Parts: sequence; structure tokens; C-alpha cells
Amino acid sequence: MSAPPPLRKRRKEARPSELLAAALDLFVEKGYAATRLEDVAKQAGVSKGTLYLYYANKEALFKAVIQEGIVPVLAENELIAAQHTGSSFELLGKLLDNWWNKIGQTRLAGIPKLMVAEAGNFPDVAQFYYENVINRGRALVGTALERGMVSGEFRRSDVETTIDVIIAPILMLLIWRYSIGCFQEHEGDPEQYLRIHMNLLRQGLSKSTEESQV
Amino acid sequence: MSAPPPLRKRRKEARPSELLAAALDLFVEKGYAATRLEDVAKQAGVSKGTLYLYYANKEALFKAVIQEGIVPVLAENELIAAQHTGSSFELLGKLLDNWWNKIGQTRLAGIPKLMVAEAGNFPDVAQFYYENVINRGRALVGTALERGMVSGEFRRSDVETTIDVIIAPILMLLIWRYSIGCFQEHEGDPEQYLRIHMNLLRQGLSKSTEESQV
DNA sequence: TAATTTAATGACCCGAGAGTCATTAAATTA
DNA sequence: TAATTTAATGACTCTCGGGTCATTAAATTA
Repeated sequence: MSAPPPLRKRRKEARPSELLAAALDLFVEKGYAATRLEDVAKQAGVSKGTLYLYYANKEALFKAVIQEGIVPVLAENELIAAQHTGSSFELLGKLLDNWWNKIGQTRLAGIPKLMVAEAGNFPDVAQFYYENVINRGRALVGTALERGMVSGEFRRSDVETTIDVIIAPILMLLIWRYSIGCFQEHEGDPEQYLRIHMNLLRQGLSKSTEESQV
Repeated sequence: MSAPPPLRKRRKEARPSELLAAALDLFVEKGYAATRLEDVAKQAGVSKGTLYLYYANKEALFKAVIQEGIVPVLAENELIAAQHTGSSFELLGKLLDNWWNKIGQTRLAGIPKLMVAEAGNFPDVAQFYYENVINRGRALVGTALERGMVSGEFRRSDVETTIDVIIAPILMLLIWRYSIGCFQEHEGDPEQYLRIHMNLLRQGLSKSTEESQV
């Protein structure tokens, strides 16, 4: 019948990342506007006031969420591309693998859906995301494509547009999973999806020996 | 110096569609929660009170927006598929053309981005959208694929997954345009994008005569 | 163990926007 | 043209949630 002891632990170091993780989860699930900071705090095991000790306001929290873990993965892929020897198609495969392991299979996978949904309300964050994530990702794919065209491994086509067509199913896989995908009765196997995408690309990009160019 | 006359026209018939068009624009641009009904009303040339004469509340307006103009286009494409004679790849091209003309180039193009962003907050609308739009669209592509595999035009692969890989760049084109695409310095040509996608598919789906199956 | 510092709390304030309704006036009918 | 109907209005209420801050108590220092 007595009030339970409050027992508030002080963990200054751990709070920011825990708050970011909770915020990412809720932003992705409900969208920015529909997410209550009190719920973010609760999911991080903390009170609303504490959240404001670490982030000035809701928008600052949002920006921090977006900028969280993207740079290291991109740098890693840029290293992979620089060190690669072998066919250009194999390079595309390596990049996709690393992306899948470091982003697709982690909590970061929710970011594309979040960014798509909120780009209109946060132009500066969208700009940042475009320049530091999208553009660098596109450049990686573009380099692989051009290399393959020069070597004769790939047939020629407009590189900038082809980049977008190649990336689209990869982004869509994540966007789908965090939106309408929840309502699919029998959700598919992402690894098979990526495998089939790569199969289409191997044959579709190749310089065919008999088919006419159009 | 005199107050201008109020001049309120009564147009019971035209209001609902005008309100839906305004709501779609703003929902797509700002997201559901960040859209003010007063702004929707203003853009439709009407007062907030009038909006409530036609839609019970914000959620009802949202549902009406989603269900707006999708059924006729799908029915049209189902007819195209039923009447088609010719190669399966040509059928895919026809479906894509009609989709582009009737959805991609109209205001309806904003719906996929909106649905992706808000699926989590409106499970029943998402369910409806999945069953009545996504599933019927997938079925159309699936039929064309199976037909091509049976005839030997396409190589064999898991149909359900291949459908998703084919559809992804098409959906992504619209989602992109209404989100991060606004921040691209040099935005691409959608028709070229679709052409390159189809080129990749023609070669990628085909039963190649010399390459080994994997 | 007393004094000091600061992480953490949650009751509170306040503005924004969803939804209401008494009033106005355009159209229709008598 | 007077009476009636109803489309349209916008001032209003009320709830919800972002953001504040005086208070509490855990850790640290003297």
C-alpha cells in the first residue's frame, strides 16, 4: 500500500542514443507529427523533461535521428569500391551486400521511409539527406556502371537514369517493409527479392551478343 | 472604404470533388497530420465549416481522398490485359503506358507517397489500398509474367517476387517525385526512366539463348 | 556525513488546430 | 414579393501535445 520508491538512475552517457533509437522507431511507425515526445521518452525509459535535456526540441530530435548512422556505412562502401578488382557486376553485388548487412538488416532500415514521408516538411534535412546519402550512393553505382560500360561488360545507356532504375527496387524494399508491407498476408523473402533483382540486372545490363540495340 | 460584399455562391454539386482535389494536394505535400483543414477549405475556395458539410471529419476526408480515382484505371488495365494479343512483353508495355497516362501524369500520382507515409496511422485504409490497388496491379503483372514463361518468351523465376521487383521502380518514380525529388538539382526525365526500365526488363526477363541459368 | 552539483522528474502553461453551431444569405417555392 | 429552405460562414470551444521550470534526489566533493 506504500508508494513504490522512484529510483531514478543517472546515465548521462547512454541517454542520447537510447532516445534516438526510440525516436526512430516511433517516427517511422507513426510519422513525425503523429509521434508524441512523451511516448518517445517513455520508450527510452525516461521522462519527457529528460528528453529536453538532450535535444532542444522536436525538430532537433528529428534531425539527429536522420543523421545518425549513415556516414560510416557510406564511407565503408566507398572503400569497397576503391579497392575492388574484378567485374563491375561483382562490384554492384558487393555494394548491395554491404548495404543489406549494415542498413537493410538494422534499425536504420526505417530511415528511407521516414525521409520520404517528411521531406516536404523539413527541406533542409531533405537537402542534407540528398547531398550526403542519396548522391554519394548514386555516385557509387554510377562509377560501377561507367566502368562496366568502358570495359564492354555492360551495354551503353544513360548512366544517370540507369542509376535511378537500379536503386529504386533497393530503396523500395525498405519503404515497403515499413508501410504497406505490414498488410501483405504473405510477406516475401527480402534476400530472394534482392537476388532476383541482381539476376535481372546481370542479364539486363549485359552487352548481349545477338540482340539488337534500341 | 465600405466592406466588400460577401458573395457566397452555392454549388452543392461541385464541392466534394474540389475539396478532395485540394485535400490530396495538401496531404501529399505536408502529410496528413501537418495539413490544416482550414487550408484545405481555403484552397477549395470555401470556409472550414463548409468542409464539414461534406465530410464528417478529417479521417473521413482522408479515406475519400485515397479511394478517389483508382478503381476505374485498374478496371481499364484489366480490360487491356484481357483483350491483348501479342507478346507478353508488349502487354507489360501497354499496361505501363496506360498507368503512366492515367495516373503518373495526373494529380493521382501523389497517392502512393501519401499511402506510404500514412499506412501506419490508418491500417484500415492501408488494408483497403493493398487489396484493391496493389493486389490487382500485382495480379496484372503476374498474369503477363506467367504467360510469357509458359510461352517461352521469359525465363523462369519466382513470379511473386519478380512482380515486386518489376513494380518497384514504377512506384518509386512517383514516390520520389513527391518527396526527395524536389531537392535534386537536375531532375530526370520520367519517360526516359520508364524506357530504360523497360529496356532492362526486355533483356533481363528474356530466355537467353547462351547464358547459363542460375 | 554535510554540502554541493546536476541528472531527472512531472505538474503546469499555452498555442494550434479539430470540430461545433448560431447566424447569414442565396436559391426556391407559394 | 413574402415565406421557406438550406448552403455557407466564421467566431467559438475544447482537447491534445510541445515546451518550461520549480522541485527532487542521485552522485560527488569537502
